[in-house]
Amino acid sequence: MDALHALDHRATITQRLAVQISQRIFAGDYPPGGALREVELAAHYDVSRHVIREVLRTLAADGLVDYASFRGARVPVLSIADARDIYRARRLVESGDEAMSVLPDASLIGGIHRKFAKAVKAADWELAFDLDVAFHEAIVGAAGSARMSAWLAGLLKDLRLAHLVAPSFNGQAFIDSVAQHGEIVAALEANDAARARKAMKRHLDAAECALIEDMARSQN
Amino acid sequence: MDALHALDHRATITQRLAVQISQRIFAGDYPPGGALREVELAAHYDVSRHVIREVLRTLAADGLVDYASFRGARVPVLSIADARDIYRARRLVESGDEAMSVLPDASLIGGIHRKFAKAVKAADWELAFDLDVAFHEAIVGAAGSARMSAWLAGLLKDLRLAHLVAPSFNGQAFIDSVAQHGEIVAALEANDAARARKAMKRHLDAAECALIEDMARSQN
DNA sequence: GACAATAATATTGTTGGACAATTTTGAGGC
DNA sequence: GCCTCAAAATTGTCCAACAATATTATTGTC
Repeated sequence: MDALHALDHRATITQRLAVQISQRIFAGDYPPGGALREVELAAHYDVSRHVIREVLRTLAADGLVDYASFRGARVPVLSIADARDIYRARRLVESGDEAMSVLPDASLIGGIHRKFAKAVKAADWELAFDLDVAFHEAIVGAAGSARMSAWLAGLLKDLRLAHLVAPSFNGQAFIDSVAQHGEIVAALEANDAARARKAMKRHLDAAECALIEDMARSQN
Repeated sequence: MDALHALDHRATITQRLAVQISQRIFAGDYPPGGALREVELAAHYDVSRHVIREVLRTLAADGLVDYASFRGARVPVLSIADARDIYRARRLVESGDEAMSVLPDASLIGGIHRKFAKAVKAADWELAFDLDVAFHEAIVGAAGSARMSAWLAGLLKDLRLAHLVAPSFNGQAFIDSVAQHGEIVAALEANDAARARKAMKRHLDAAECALIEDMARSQN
């Protein structure tokens, strides 16, 4: 679950820091729009500035920070337009006519779904977010396309950045998601790909709507 | 056309080198499977090792090199499975039911097509490749989705890597492409998105087939 | 001669300090 | 208040060194 723990202890400092800093970005410790200064980070993590620079370059290539020459790195501030773009892309890869052409294993997806429902019931949003990601990645992953999976993973990272600018996240979207995920699981258990696609599309539309409302509220 | 020239002369050494080295990779100067050693590159480009390291990290995040701890960077060797995966993804974003939902400007696409045809006629494969990329990026770009465009750009970069392992590239695929592109342009001029999608799908299928035959031949 | 263990070498990972190039900040002057 | 220009802060790049790891060569043994 926690990528930090999953990382081999023999991993290099740079790798560990890249994971750690990206997690802190997602946690909101480095707020959107805020700058990440090299000397500051180097002092805080007790490493050389070179290491920080390499980490920041990695994060920049992943889209987790914006990088400009002589201006340094800052956490991107995603706009509502970005959120729409993300969901447009998600609909393409998750509910397009190519989606679920290889039907995912219903029991696997169902298992993740049950854990997700439990986390939501316990109001453990941290865990819920991870399981939500796992749910969608497992469905797309069934197609067996490394590039589609990688693209989805990138989109979901972007989505986390978008959620950072939506301050009043109250978990209602997750609560709604439980039922929507349930419909997808039911369709998969019935081996009905078309129905699953439609359920997925409804789910994505609803999630997009909730996010955008949230983001719009934050701009007033 | 040439990204190197497009780069502001005030750009940082690291940025220029990232462009330069990636171009040399695409040109086959650093062959697939070959290692990129830091000291060697640093000496050759007369820069510090740190610069090379940052460049390599950037390229790694872009998928242009594989990176492993203490083992360094090497140019990836794409497999036939990779090629299939790339075209599967391309079909999704270029000829899926979402594709060309915003109809591209036929005159713009047609203009690129004419230049492409001219380059192919002149057997300038270097230029032809760039114009081929421009053709497809312009069509997808019309949708106005930054993430779809970025994904396609990444897929086309991957495709260049795949072509590196297909040694006997003789330009026949480009010659065939001219007619196939022409059909797409014709459909766009007729404002017939469905026809354009079908023509695009046929084009991608043909290009995939040609590439895979080429790659298969190289493995004997 | 083939094979495993070990030593030597090559390569990457990380550090520290230094200085140049550029941007940002701040202080006057109008 | 706005512009100009110096001062400060920040990033870009270099050098030299050493530690950690991987690769290669060299043994020694059967």
